[in-house]
Amino acid sequence: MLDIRRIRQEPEHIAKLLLKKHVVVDLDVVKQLDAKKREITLQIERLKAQRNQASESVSQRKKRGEDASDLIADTRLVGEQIKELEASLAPIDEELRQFLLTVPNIPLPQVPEGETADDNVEIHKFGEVPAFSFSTKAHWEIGEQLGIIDFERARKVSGSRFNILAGMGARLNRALISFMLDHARERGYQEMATPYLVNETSMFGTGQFPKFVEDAFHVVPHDYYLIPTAEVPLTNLYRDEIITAELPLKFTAYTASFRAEAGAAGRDTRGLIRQHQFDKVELVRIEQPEHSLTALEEMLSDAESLLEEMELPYRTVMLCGGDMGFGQALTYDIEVWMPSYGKYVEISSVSNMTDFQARRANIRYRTTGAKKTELVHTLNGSALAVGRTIAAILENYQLQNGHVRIPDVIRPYLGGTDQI
RNA sequence: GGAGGGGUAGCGUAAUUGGUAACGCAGUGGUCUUGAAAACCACCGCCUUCGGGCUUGCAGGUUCGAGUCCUGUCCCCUCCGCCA
Repeated sequence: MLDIRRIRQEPEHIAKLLLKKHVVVDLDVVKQLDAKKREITLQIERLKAQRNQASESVSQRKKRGEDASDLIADTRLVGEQIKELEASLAPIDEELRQFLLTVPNIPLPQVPEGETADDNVEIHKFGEVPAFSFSTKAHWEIGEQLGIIDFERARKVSGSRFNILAGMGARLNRALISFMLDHARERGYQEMATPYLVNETSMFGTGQFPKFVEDAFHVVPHDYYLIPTAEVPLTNLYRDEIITAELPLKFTAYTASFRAEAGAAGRDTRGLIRQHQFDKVELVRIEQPEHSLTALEEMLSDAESLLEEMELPYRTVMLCGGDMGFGQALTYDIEVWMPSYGKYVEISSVSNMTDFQARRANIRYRTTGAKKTELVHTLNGSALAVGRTIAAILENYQLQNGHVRIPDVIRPYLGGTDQI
């Protein structure tokens, strides 16, 4: 959510900044609703002050044993006026709230102009795109031939966009999770294990709702939502709290993630790239505003170094305004080389959400001795998406004989196994 | 799932028939001190257009006035049942 005070002061300027995301918002509506709201609120507060005073007088008179029926009768009218004004305020307040919840975060000045992923700006590249002396296979072929990924039975058991990992596939999955969690822990992130089902308030807090309701799996009879990312439980940890502990707070968690992939029909239908359920190790940081930019750079390198240690070629791009997500103020995507696609494919996304989520989720901090509370900045990023990492390993490390070499750093997690 | 009990400031506790949220501890700032402790003073839930408004899990209702009465709901505890 954006700061209503800022919208009040400079609606045109903010609307202009949002154009960078290729979003057109009519903030005049907000300004009008806000003005109306404040006008009515002021009236209500005046009447309440009057009523409080009158009630106090009633109390005094009754204590003295005097009659107060005239005052009670008068004050009843004040109460009715308050009730009427409140009734007129409620829809305005609700409309304003609903509207504000749909306004995206403002991109930071360094975000490049552009509309689509083609306009993203490459920051740097790592590693050489592998040159094969034989005809390569896609990861879904490799996985099925090695008997470590079973898409067919996954369709039977669940449906399309699900997968089953078998034997060494399942072990590799677990090994990668352990590798990523250890890596994050060494860099000061506290490991957490969180719920996969969250309530609606949490989904609003991080900005999934209301805009992306159709993308979430809803557990209907109990009204829970399956998390689309561990960002949701991790960032909501401190919802409605004033943090007095020293910042930053750094968390990591492995969770499954669930996405309906509404609107992705026909895209990436083969393989592990786009699934309804996938594993991911997530990083979340809660920062003081003045540190969030350097924190983002740190988090980016936390994620990039995983690929470097596994010696997987990647490139990092800064997303242009039009390709950015709803709540992001600045986002880097890390894209791993995927031979079957013949291009780099997103494997991690690292974002600075500034105070956007903090305002929605009401997460504030107070430094010792300070009187005033301030909104924190929240950041999140994938350590890596695990399924896509498996895909990248299978494809980049495939051998002519159909087997796959295991990256050196992963071998200790597989009891020394060097090849599948 | 059933029955009972409970939710008040970070923690622990108060609040006559409904009368407008109190106290202790912890914490912060200050006085004093070489320094510290102790003692003392102030602050010690949120917002504010600085008038004031809000705040007893949350949302409503009754009332001039609700921690207190009513309805719904969430969470916690105990017991029973079921269960990995």
